[in-house]
Amino acid sequence: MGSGKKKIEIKKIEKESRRMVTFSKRRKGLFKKADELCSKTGAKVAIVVISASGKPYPYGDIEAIDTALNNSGGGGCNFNAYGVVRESSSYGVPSRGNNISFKKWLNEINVEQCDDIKKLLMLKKELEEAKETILRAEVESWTL
Amino acid sequence: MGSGKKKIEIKKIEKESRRMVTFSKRRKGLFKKADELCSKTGAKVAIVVISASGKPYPYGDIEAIDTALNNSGGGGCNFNAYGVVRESSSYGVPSRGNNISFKKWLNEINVEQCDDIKKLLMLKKELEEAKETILRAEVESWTL
DNA sequence: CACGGCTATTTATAGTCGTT
DNA sequence: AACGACTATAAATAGCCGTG
Repeated sequence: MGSGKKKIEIKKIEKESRRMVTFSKRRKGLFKKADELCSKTGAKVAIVVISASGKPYPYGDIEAIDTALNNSGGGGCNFNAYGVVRESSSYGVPSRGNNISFKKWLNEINVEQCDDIKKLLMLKKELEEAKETILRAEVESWTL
Repeated sequence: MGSGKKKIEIKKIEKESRRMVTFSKRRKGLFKKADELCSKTGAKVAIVVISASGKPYPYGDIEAIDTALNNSGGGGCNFNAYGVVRESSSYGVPSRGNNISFKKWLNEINVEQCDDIKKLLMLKKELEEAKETILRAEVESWTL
């Protein structure tokens, strides 16, 4: 026979990969509750959940909510600059005089791992710089 | 003695002022779930609920979340649940037989405008595909 | 009316097991 | 390990009732 949940729940933060399991389950539950709230009462719900590791999980149509908030004068969503911290970036566009080829740089960035906001914004910034550099460069001289 | 909930619940929208009661109860429940998710897993949650009558009910630090999600001034934070929808992407890696040069493609993507989650994730996806395509291509034949 | 308490029933979920 | 199914238990809640 099964065992089920032990007895009571503590509200402390658990330290394990169990947090990930709990996070997934409860995030799913939260979104389901939001679904029910919408379908039963006709409300509109927008949720953004950001995991402890920084991965974003959006729910609902934020834009519609934003519009509704602005129309009703409810303060709305005022967006500011995020201020991307450069950190010790593992990315970096090879400069013009560099021996590193564009192809090698491209191969070295781990695009697949850019799955949280911070890394996504860093990737964006790097790509902006890459774009500028590449468009200004004499492309023929790159060691492709 | 009480009677408790009758029997089953229908998922249809109720037609009464009972909706207001249900709305209040469930909104409170939703926020409590969000509280628990935060305290147990260390996640950050922002919720905006708009009632059927249009009244907004915010939860959490919406501005902080929006700031984290949106690094441009005044752009919309327009993303939907369930991740990135491809839409009619303005991005697209030029295929091997295409006349469009890599340089032109690079010039045409608006990296600067990828300032919300949806577009960032699209950009990431496009860059992943670009990476694969470019690394597999005979680069010399590209019309750089 | 709105709000809060009560209670029976439904729903969510922590832990475990089984499959990949 | 990660994910899904299962299960016992905890939590949410629809319907009511009382107070303001």
